Parts: sequence; structure tokens; C-alpha cells
Amino acid sequence: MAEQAETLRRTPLNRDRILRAAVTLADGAGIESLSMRNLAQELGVVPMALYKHVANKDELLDGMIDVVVGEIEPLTPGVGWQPAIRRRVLSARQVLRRHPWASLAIESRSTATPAVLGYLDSMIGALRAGGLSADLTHHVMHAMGSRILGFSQELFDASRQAGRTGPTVPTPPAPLPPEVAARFPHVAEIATAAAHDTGTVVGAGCDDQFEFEFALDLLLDGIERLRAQGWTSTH
Amino acid sequence: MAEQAETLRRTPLNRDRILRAAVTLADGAGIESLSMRNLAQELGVVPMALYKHVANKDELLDGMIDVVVGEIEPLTPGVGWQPAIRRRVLSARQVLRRHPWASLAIESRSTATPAVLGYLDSMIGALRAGGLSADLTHHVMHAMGSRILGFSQELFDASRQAGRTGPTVPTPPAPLPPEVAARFPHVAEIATAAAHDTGTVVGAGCDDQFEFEFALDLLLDGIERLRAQGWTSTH
DNA sequence: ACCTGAACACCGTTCAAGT
DNA sequence: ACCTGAACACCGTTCAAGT
Repeated sequence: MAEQAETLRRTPLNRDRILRAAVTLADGAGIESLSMRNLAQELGVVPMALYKHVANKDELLDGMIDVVVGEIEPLTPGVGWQPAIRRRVLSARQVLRRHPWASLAIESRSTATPAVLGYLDSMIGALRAGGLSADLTHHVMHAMGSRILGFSQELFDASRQAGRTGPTVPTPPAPLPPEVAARFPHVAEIATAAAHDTGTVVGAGCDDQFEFEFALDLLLDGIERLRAQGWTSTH
Repeated sequence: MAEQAETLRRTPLNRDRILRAAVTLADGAGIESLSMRNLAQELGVVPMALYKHVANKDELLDGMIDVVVGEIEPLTPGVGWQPAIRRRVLSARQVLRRHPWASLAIESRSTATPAVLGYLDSMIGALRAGGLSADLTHHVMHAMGSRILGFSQELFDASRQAGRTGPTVPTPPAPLPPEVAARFPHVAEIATAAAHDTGTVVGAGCDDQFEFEFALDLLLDGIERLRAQGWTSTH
């Protein structure tokens, strides 16, 4: 990283270079290490130089989110709405797993950037083209929520832990301590009964591919059923 | 608030009083106003005095989350698993709407506190008592995700905005600007086609009761269908 | 006109001095 | 032993001084 800053020191600073460096820094050292001062140091530049290209830290985060959203694969043409949405959401999930800080950053923002709006626009277009009414599509977009961008809000998500370096260092499974298991027997039963490869219900590695696809298909199948029934909201 | 600090100044400091004051401060002034220094001032106490009762700010936040979770109504006995879960999740939603900072705080934590574990334990118990296998229950808990605690992760949630004072000051509807509508026609169609009482798909007030219940019932109905089919995971 | 060091108004937390 | 002021190591951002 030091030699990276070295080689880049004399190439002129611009918004794109700042955003890419910020994403790399957040990926590697965690979002809590991303300060204007740290980022400037990484770029071999005085902190105030950043403010020529981004108005403030919020705008920096918006730009970082747009970089991430730009990595999501475009929609596959020529397939039904359900596989089209399914593939793209799973692509978004792969991207979000490469940038573990991004989901929390997106949630904290609450204002849509142009890149995010463009992403949503194409998703809505795919649903409409698949025969869903505007009314149903509206509710479906709500019901899918953050899953549209490839992340479900699990109650306890190991990738959210501070200082995590992402999928290159998989979090070790956290076994349920005996005193916890005794106090919360139902949690314990569930944790052991269906424990898959690397985790437990309260431990790490549980937001894995299977759980995500289970929830995704539960939603997509329910939506397809509503579409086939010609469902409309009554209010 | 000043006179509140006045009357409480001489009553001895304890963990409970700190947590309640912290929740009130976060409710009223927003989570970004909750600093150890501000909280101490609100309690008429020197900042360092807090550290006698909470180890650090993270533990303070854990305690605040437990206060909030403690406000959720217990399970209704004597009804089927579906209405039981439904009622409690909707109760949790009411609670979370009183404390808009809580959902983001819960998401950022990632380690379960005893109160949260107790809540999850009783929910799992209700599902198991309703005839769901341990295997299905495990996946269901994942699929429900944060919705179990009464909040869905909407892509854009107005209540997440900094400085919001909660449901007492409802956020005004944000109409879609014409240039945005022109650039993202599908978003515009959805926003206008199914716009309900106070909002648009990218504006405020969209995470309303209807959308939440729509998604909740989509999941609960899908789950009931799996249960009736005797669904088991194949992996 | 551009760049940048110092400064401002904050943080959470440590630590040593005072009682 | 307890309490607490000052201090430390940070923040994001403003602003004025230097080129």
C-alpha cells in the first residue's frame, strides 16, 4: 500500500482516483478506518486536497456506493422476469460480499444516488416487462427491500463486524457457549439442528448462499403467484 | 430537558437511569447527538462518571437496545403460529417506530445481547410449537431477518435520516423532481401509479404499514405453504 | 487563483492528581 | 478508595495565510 501511494503520488488527483482509493481502503482496513485524513495519507496528499474533488465525507460515501453499484452485472435479456431478477440480485450479492462495508453505508445514506436510481429503474422495468402491474411492482419493490441490492438484513451478520477484511478472511464459526444454550434452548436447538457448513444461527457465516437463496425464492415464488392471480391492492 | 436534569441531579446515578436518559436523548435529538459528553451533560454529571456504570459506548448502545427490546409485547398465547408471530412482529414494529435510531443501532452491533436472544428464543419456540421442523425454522429465521424485530431494510428509509425526531414529526412527502422522472421513467411510473397516502417510492413515508404487512404476509404465507408440504432442506 | 498549514469544535477514553 | 480534571489521540471542516 505504501508503494502504491508512492507510484501514484505524482499522477494528478481526481474524483475517480479518490473514490477507488476509498473503496480499496474500506475493503482492506474496514469502513471505520476510512477517514478523510487516512485517505489523504494513502493518496500521498494533504487532507484538504480531497475537498477540491468531493464536497464532504457524505459525498465521498455516495461516490463509493456508486462505484460498488457499477460493478453489478446488467440484466440478462431474453429470459423470464423471475430468472432475470434472480440472476441480477445474486450478482449484486457477489458484489456486496466483495465490499462488506457497502450495505451498512447504503442503509445509512437514505438518499438515492443516480447510479442506484438507474439500477432500481432497470429492475422495475424488468418486472413491468414480465407482466406485473405497476401497483404490484410498487409493493414488490418494497417487499424485496435491500434484497434487491443483494443483501438481506440478517439480525446478526458477521460481515458487519468492525475491522473485518472481507471474504478473503472468512470469519471462523462461533460455537454457542453452554451457558447460552442452557438459557435459550430454542436458539440452541435451531443452531445445532440445521447448522450448515460454517456457522450457527447466532454465529458467523450464517448469511450464506443457501439462506439468501431460500429467502429470495420464497419471495419470488410468492410474487409470481400473486401475478398469476392478477393480484391488486385494495386500498 | 434542562429542568429534568435539574430534578434528577441529586438522585444517584445508576445504569438504568443512564440507559433511559440515553434512549430519550436518541429519540429526541437523534442518534448522532448521543455522545458520552452530551449524555453526561443531560444527566448533570461529569462525562467520566458514566464509565462507572457502562464500560464504554458500545456497552451503552447494547443497553439501549435491550431497553427497546423490552418494550415489545410478549407472545399472545392460544393462537396459531402465524397470527402469533404476526402480532408480535407488528408490536415490535410499533416499538421500533418509537425509537427510529434503534434499527440501525441493532444492525451495527452484530453481537446478540441477552434480551435480544430471549426475544429470538421465544419466537423460535412459537414456530416450533406451530409444527415447523427445526430445519425449516432455522431457514425461516434467516429469511425473516430483521423483519422479526419489526423493521424491514427498505432501500430508502426516511426515518433513517439524521436528526429525525421520530413519528411525532412525520416526514413530508418528497415529490419526484421532473428531471429525475425523465431520466428514470420506470421509477417515475411506480412512484405515481401506486403512491399511497404520504409518499413515493423514493420519497418519505413509504415504509408504511401497508408495505410492511404486504411483505410480512408474503413471507408468512409462503412459510405456511412450506410447512403444510412438509418441506425439508436437501443439503 | 490555487494550495495548505493551523485552528476550531468536536469525539471516546486514559491517566494521574486531588480528595 | 473514590472521583474528576486535564490530557491524548483522534475526527470533519473552516479559514486565513502563504505562494
